[in-house]
Amino acid sequence: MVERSDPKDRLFRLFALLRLIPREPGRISTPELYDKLKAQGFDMTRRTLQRDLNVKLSAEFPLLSHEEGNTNYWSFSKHAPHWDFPSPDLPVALAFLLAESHLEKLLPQGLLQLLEPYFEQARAQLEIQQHMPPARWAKRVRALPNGKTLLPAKVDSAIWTTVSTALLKGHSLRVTYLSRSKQQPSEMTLHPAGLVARHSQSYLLARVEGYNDVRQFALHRIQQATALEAPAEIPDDFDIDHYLQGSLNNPAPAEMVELVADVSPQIAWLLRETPLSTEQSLEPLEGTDWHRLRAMVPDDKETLWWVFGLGENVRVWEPNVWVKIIKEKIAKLEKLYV
Amino acid sequence: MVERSDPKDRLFRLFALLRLIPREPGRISTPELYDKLKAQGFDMTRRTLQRDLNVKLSAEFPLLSHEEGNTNYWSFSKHAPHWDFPSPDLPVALAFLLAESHLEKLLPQGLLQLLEPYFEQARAQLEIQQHMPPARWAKRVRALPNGKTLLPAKVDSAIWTTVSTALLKGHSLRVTYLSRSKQQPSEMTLHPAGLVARHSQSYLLARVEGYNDVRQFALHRIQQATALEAPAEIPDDFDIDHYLQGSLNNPAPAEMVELVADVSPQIAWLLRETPLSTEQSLEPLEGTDWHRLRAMVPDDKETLWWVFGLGENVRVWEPNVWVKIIKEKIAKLEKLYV
DNA sequence: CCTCATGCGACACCAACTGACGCATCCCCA
DNA sequence: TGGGGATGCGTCAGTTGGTGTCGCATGAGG
Repeated sequence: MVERSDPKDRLFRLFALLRLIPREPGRISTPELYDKLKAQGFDMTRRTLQRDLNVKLSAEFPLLSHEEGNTNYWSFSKHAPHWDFPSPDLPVALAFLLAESHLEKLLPQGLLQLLEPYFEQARAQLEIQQHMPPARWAKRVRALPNGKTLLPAKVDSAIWTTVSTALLKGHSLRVTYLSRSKQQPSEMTLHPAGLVARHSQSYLLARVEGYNDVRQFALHRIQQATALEAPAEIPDDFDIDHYLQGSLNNPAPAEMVELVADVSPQIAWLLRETPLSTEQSLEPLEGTDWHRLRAMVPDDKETLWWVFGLGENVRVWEPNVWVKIIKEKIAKLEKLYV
Repeated sequence: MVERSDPKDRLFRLFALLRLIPREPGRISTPELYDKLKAQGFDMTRRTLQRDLNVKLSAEFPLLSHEEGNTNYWSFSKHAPHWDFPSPDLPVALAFLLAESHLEKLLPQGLLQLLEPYFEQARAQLEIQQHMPPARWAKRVRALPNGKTLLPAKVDSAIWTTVSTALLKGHSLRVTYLSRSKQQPSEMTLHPAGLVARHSQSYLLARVEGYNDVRQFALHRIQQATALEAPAEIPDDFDIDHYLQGSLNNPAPAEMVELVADVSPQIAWLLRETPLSTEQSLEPLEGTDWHRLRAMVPDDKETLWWVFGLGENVRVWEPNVWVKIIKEKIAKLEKLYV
C-alpha cells in the first residue's frame, strides 16, 4: 500500500490525509497526522498540514475538530456521507442491499450499524443512477428471510468497537459480564485471544486474569467494556483452530461425517440446487423416485436438527449415531404428542 | 446528493470526477463527464477537464483510457483498489470480514465477487492498522458456518450484472434458460419486473414475451443473458408484494401465525438469546423447568421444519395445523425407521 | 468534401499554495 | 512556580501550478 505519489503532489496528499481521519468516535491529532503523512513520503511543513485541515478540508467535508489543550483532534462527523470510488454501480449496489437483508438475520445489530454507511451509499446510488422515476428499486426487489433463522443476539456497537479493537491491538480489557450460570453480572479483566462468530452469535475467546485457560464469552452478555493499557497476555501456545477443536462447549465444529440418506424427490431437487456441501452426490434409487444422498457434513446438533426437520422426506442410514438418535427422538415425540 | 461545493474548488471537482468513472467493464467519455460535472455545478473549460484526466488522475490512479475515434473513454482498472473515506477502522473492517464469511453461505458466488473489493480493502486495513506483526487477525478470528445452511446456487457474475441492470433500468432481456421441467435450455425474451432473493437463491420475476403473466426464473438457471434496447413491458398492475403473496410456488411468505409451544430448558435458553421473532414471550411452566413460548412466525415450510427438527425438546400447541402435520410426520417417520 | 466535435500543445496570467518567521497558549516536569 | 517544548495560527513574500484562450490535427457524419 505504499503510494507512489511524488512527495510534491498536493492533491494526493489531501487524499491520503482524508483517509487517515477516522469516523467520529475515533479521532486523530494533527501531529499524529503529520507523522503518518511523513511516513508515507509526503513532504511538507506542519503549517501546511494545519492549513489543509482548517481551510480546505473542513470547508468541504463534515469534519469535526476538537481542541484539547493545545492540540487539535480531528474526526469525521458521524453522519458524514461515505465517499468512495470507483463508486458502486447498479449491480454492486443491489448486491449490497441483498447482502444487508441477509445479514440482518445473522450479524448482531451493533455490527450491522457499523456497515450502515455502505448500505446507505448503495441506496443512494440506486436512486441516482436510476433516471426513470417510476422504476424505483424498492418496488422491485425483495429479499425473503429464511424462515428458520433465529434473530441474532443484540450486541452494542460501542462494545463491539472496544472489544474488537482490543483484540486486534493486543490490549487487555475490563468487562462487566453476565455469565450464563450466575444471575449477577461480575467484573473482570480479560486477555483477548480470539473471536468466533457462530450461529448468529459472537464469542470472544479470552483468558481471565488470575486463570490460565482460555474461555469463551458471548459478546451480547458483555454489559460494559473498557480497553486497558496493559498488553494482553495469552498463552504462547494458543492456537485458535486447536482451541475450537478441543473446546467442550463448542462441540467440535470441524469434525465432519459422511451423511448417507434416502431423500424424497422434492428434497433431491432442493439439494441439487443448493447443495449441503461441496462434495455431495445424489443418485436415483431403483424402483422409486427417491434418491440416495451422500455428503460430508459437520457432525453437530444443528445439522442433525436440520435433517430431522425434514421428517418423512429423509431416511438416514449413516452415520449410525444419527440413526440411533433419530429413533430415540421419534419415540420421545410420540409420547409427547400422545 | 447535490453537493455544496463552490463551483471554483478544484479538489472537490476531482472527487466528483473520480466518482463518475465506473469500473472496467463500464466506461465513460470525456464529453459525458463534462456534462455531468457541469450539471453538478462545476464550472470549467473542457480543456481543464482533459488536463485533470490526463495529467493529474491517470498519474495517481489506475485509470484506463481507451481512445475510440476521436473521443476518449475512461474507466477504473478492474483491479483498482477501492478508495474510500472515512476509511474503515478496525471494528468496521472486522465486521466486513465476518459479514463475508456469512455471506459466502448465502449469496451466489458471482454476487460475492462484486463485493470483493470491499472485503479486500477491509483486509488491507487490518494489515495496515495493526502494528504488531504477530497479531495477525487471520490467526485470531473465525466464523463458523451454521451447520444447517445449504450452499448457495452458483450465479455467474456477468449474468447478475446484466440481469440486475436490465431490471433497474427497465430494459428487456434475451436469455437462455434451463427450465426446471425441461431438459434442454431454451431461448426467450423476458420483461423483468422484480427480483426476489430467497433461501440462498435468487429469482427474477419477469414476463415472457408472448405471454401475459409474470413468472419466476432462477438466476442460476440462466445460462446466457443479453440486455436489449427495447424497454421492458410489464403489466401496469404488477405489484411485487401482491405477486409474492399470490404466487403458488412461493407459499405466501408474509403470512404470520402465532406459535405456541412448550420448550425444554436448553431451547428456552437458546431462544432467549437469539429470539425467533421480535415479539416473543417465554414464561416458566409450573411444576417443571420447561417454558411456554409464544411468538409470531412465518407460516412456511422452513419454520415448521425448524421447529420439528428440535424434536422432543418442543411440544407445539398452536397453530393447530402444525400440530396435525407434526403428528402425521411422526407416524410416517415411524414407518420409515421401523 | 465540408462541417463539427474532440484532443492536445503552447502560452500567458494570476490565484493560491507553501515555507519561514514570530507570537500566544498550554502542558509537563523540575 | 517557572521554564522548556510543543502546538496552533496570523502574516508575508516567493513561486508553483492551475486555468482560459487560441490554434491546429484528427476522425466521424452527412
